[in-house]
Amino acid sequence: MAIAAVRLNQLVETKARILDAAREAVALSGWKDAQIALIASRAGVATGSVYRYFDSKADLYAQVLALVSEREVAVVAAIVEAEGSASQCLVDAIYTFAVRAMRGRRLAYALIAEPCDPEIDAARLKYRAALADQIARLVRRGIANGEFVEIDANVAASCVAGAFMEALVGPLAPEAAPDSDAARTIAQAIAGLSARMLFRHATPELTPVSRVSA
Amino acid sequence: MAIAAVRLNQLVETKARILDAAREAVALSGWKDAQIALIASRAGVATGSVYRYFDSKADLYAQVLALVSEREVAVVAAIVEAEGSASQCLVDAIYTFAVRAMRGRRLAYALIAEPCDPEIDAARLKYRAALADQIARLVRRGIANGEFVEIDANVAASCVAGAFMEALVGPLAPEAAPDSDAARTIAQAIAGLSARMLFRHATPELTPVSRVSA
DNA sequence: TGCCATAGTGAACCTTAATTCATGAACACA
DNA sequence: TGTGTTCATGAATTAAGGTTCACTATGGCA
Repeated sequence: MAIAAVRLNQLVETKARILDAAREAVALSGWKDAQIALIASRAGVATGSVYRYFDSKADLYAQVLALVSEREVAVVAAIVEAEGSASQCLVDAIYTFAVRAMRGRRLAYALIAEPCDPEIDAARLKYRAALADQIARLVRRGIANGEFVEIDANVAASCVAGAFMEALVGPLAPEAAPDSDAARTIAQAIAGLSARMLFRHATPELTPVSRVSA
Repeated sequence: MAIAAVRLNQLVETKARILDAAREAVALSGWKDAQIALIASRAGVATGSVYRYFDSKADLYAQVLALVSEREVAVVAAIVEAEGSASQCLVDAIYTFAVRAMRGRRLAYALIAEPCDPEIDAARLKYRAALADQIARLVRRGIANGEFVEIDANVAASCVAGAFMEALVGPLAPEAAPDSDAARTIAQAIAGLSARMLFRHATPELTPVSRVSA
């Protein structure tokens, strides 16, 4: 049993190493480096070994995407759950998401907008949906307590999610200059605008609070 | 000369037939039918003939995308140029865009959201940018005359464009039920929400006016 | 009618990676 | 140390379409 556990650990580690190598490759130069042979060599294993851990290329990258996305969704979820007005939470969630994206620009760009194979793209849709789900919860809360206009929460959530994601595409694109001051300004603008969509009353400008973590 | 003209016509017609076949194939079942051999047979020409008219598969589909997109961008541009308050024009532009998309659901889905080859996806970005440009013009007008909050017009335009496009993805998806009443309702909600982002003053509900044409 | 330029043909060819699999190495266990 | 099981290897195979090209068909023209 103890021995079996050691072996198991090895397996888990190797799998993690492959996932990591794949994530790094994407973070470094996008989907064009998303090739099994390359990732295998970066992970220090043979090409064929990748297939001991993943069913297919699509499976591998779906897992990479899930790994990274789940963290982002969790960050947003935590802010959604936090205390405070729905308006403030919404602004904070978007601002935080945007700031985090700007930090890991290249990877964020790949996850959000970079052209990629259809199979990966399909996995991306799930991530967007999960994010929209979190926003929808917040929208419901805001509607319930009268802060937000009464509107279909799912439609509203996709509008909000679409707004800030699309606005991020430009600043995240590899050809854009990575200026972290400008990044905060843009993030602030995006958060303010996206949230305004829902406010019932003309709201005093909310200052976004960064809840960047991890 | 007259003869050369006749021949030229043939060429133009054949090219149009190929473009048409490609568009139809996509409108019918999305990018999975975007295969040269299939499109050629639908157009009634041999596979090789496609290459007399287009440099490559990517070129062909980029032209298909441009063909369809330019019409949509033109429709939006016309509304942007129209008389009336910037707020009303914005609502109308979005509503009209949404209604038109709902009509040609399958094609719209393919153009906006369906996973596809990276090369096609890249062409899609241009379309989005062109649409955002039109919105940006309207945003500037609204800012100039005090209707809209003062904000970077390009950021605002991408927020707006992102909002209504993302909100359309769900309703356009092939698995969604195509109910044209519901479609109008959703389009209205999307237009209202997307536009509210910019309004400086709490605005009385604007009723979107369909300016669907052609 | 014979000729030429141009458009059309579609089977064969390529390219590019993903995927497989026969073989070898490592290791727990008796 | 012998043995069986599992994991690792990476060259060879496959697959799927895009692309090419040697050949044919067409139609205007003298």
